[in-house]
Amino acid sequence: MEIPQQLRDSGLKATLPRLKILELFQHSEVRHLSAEDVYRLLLKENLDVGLATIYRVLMQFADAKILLRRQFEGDRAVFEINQSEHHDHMVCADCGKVEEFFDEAIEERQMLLAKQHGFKLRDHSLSLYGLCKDCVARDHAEARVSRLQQPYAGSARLMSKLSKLK
Amino acid sequence: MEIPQQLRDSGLKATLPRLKILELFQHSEVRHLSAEDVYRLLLKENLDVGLATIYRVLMQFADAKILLRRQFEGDRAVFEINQSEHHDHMVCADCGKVEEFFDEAIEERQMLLAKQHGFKLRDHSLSLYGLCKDCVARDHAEARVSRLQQPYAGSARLMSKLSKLK
DNA sequence: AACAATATTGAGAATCGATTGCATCTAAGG
DNA sequence: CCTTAGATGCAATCGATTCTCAATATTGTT
Repeated sequence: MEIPQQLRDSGLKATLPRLKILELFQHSEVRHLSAEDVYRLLLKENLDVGLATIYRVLMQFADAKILLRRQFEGDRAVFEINQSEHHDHMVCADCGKVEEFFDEAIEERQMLLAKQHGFKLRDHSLSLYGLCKDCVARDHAEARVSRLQQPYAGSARLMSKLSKLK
Repeated sequence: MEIPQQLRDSGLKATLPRLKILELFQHSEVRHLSAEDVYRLLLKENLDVGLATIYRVLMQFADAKILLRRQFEGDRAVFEINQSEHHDHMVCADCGKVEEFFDEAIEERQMLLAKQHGFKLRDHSLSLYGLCKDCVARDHAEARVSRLQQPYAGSARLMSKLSKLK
């Protein structure tokens, strides 16, 4: 659908900030953007836009189901465009990368559990936290180097001695 | 285990604020308490304690694994005592009640999915949002009354007419 | 194209939950 | 009791978000 039409359908005027923000989410390499991220990206394009406007527009887009609001572990909120199927997330604690996944079995269990509790399920949020493939590999590589050179262990022992002297 | 011992094992002195806070979590009807909740409950007991202390102590207890820190959908953080088995949560959007559940099948799928993505799983957070049993029942009851009396529908139509006049 | 009605904006102040710096207390081991 | 590392309350501060309001931009209508 054309963007201006998409906005009009939500009762929102097609203003420059709104158009640019939507464009960002449709074309950015990174799928999950915080308000600050959006702010900085728009400044880079020489757009004179206030942070307050970003927050307002993001909220409106989330209300209109154009964007989805996500909040990982006490982090700042991030938004992603709402055009793929429902999914959950794996968040890398090291590099911050967010991977998406979907599992039918989990979805079904959730519905079953809700039913068993007499709970009317509206929404859910499932996030896995840990280290992504790349960061696990990097950690292993570093551990290997460290075992050969042992620069930090030696240094730590030295520091400990020094601190006891003074 | 005795409380003072539990504290000492974590390298924490057995101070009045800490003892009272732990006591609260062990005896309160409500299992999930925010820093503000704790603050108000302690004030009620005529404890002269600063909010900063609450935050500090809660953080220390979470570090020491005495409490668990939870964060539901952009809400303020809440804490619960860490003495039962791992579980996830159902949060009622209406009354705020938090129910706990555990599902082996979901846990296993999570581990499988992580493995498939080369992801080293450290932690996860699963929360179901919706209406609890009681609130569903109440909603139904109110809907029934409303169908009989229809006070709002009529009033809304009147308002609409009036707004077009002036 | 200019208008009027209305929604939207940017800037800064205000708010919210949470954290931190600091001078003052206090628990715990001698 | 006395020392001292650790803990406290208070106030200042933080980062994220929301609010306020005067100025501006969009939209449907002439």
